[in-house]
Amino acid sequence: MSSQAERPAPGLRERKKAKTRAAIQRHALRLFREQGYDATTVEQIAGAAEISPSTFFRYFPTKEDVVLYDAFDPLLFATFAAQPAELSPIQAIRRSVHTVFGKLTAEELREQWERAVLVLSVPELRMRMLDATVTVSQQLAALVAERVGRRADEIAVQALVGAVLGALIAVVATDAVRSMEDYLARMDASLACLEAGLPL
Amino acid sequence: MSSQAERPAPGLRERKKAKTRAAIQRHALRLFREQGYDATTVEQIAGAAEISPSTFFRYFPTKEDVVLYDAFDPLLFATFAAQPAELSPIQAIRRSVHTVFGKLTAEELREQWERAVLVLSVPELRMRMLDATVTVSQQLAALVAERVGRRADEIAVQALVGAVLGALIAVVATDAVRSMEDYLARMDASLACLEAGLPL
DNA sequence: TTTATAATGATAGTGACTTTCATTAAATAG
DNA sequence: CTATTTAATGAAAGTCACTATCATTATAAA
Repeated sequence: MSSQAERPAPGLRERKKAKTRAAIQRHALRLFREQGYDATTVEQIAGAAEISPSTFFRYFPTKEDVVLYDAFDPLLFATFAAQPAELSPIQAIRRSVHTVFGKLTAEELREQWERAVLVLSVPELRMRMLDATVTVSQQLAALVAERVGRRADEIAVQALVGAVLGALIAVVATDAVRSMEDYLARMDASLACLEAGLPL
Repeated sequence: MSSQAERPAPGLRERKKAKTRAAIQRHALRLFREQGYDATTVEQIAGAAEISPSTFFRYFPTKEDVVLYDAFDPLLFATFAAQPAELSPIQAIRRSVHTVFGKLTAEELREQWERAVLVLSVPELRMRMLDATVTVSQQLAALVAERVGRRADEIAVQALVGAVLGALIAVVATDAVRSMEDYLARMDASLACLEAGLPL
């Protein structure tokens, strides 16, 4: 009845489920790369992963969700919360982004890159990602509010969080599709603009 | 062969089409209000508008598009372009928002409000609206760039536009909004925060 | 081993959207 | 005003994402 995930004894059942889930995701992403997202049916994915279509939907509520699993947000939040208190919210966010992305290996970066291109090029995925950002903004607002001793629903807090995410998305949406190299540098530069009060 | 819409002589055909389109939209929005968006099928809308389902999709590519027709963006852009050159980009945007929404009649405001509630409460519609914002941001970036004599793809320009839209969306996404007036005031306040350099 | 529980697959939906094609109505040519 | 071209429509069948049901099988617990 514990609400924690048990790390020491995953159990045979859980191990199998994890393997099935991973297999579905792997085959799905491969098929998407090979044939395109729209041209790949759930039936094909199920076939490749050797499960029934019904089972696919037991593991992923929608076809989109196969792509949209993202483990980065929690990590970013934790890093943000660990930033020294004397930094301004924007400075703290800037450093967190830098820290988290800086820790990725070249391979991880490439994977993230490929996924980003896929998400940005498929309207349904792009939309889902944006919508998820709304949720992220509420969590970030809570953290920022705590840090500066305000309420999360104050306009100043909401505006700041919205502006930060907007500035970051602007970078991703603009030239993520062209070059992976400057990705991090551009995100940092965008946040630097915000920090400087958006001079123009 | 002219690419302009002919205002003086719409022609019988065009007039009929406009009427059909309006009828579809009217009945659809009524049914959405009465039964909810998901519970209303395209077949029902077609039935109410006395056309075939096939014809529905000839007028609107998707069920979502019936709701998402928006004539505001062009108006906002035009108003922005007409702002005096001595205003900063953010100031100019702030004034434009104020001007455009201030010109609406009470009836128009109520309609917009109803539509906004619908869009925000239905995930599919909310996502589509967010996605449309990506396009909007590129257009706005072009206008801002022209105004300040920079290139639209410069980071400073993209960051500014992203931040502005992010700050505005943050207001929309907050569920604390109770009336259209409230809504407007919050958008203005959010832009004011940006203008002040996001102090916190 | 027995029993409860959870995972699976098969089957048959629903509903948005597409495609095709024959029919009708409107615009245009003569 | 009639003939011809062109566009709008409806009917019908199909695709695909997704849901619901239920019998079957595999795992866990007693």
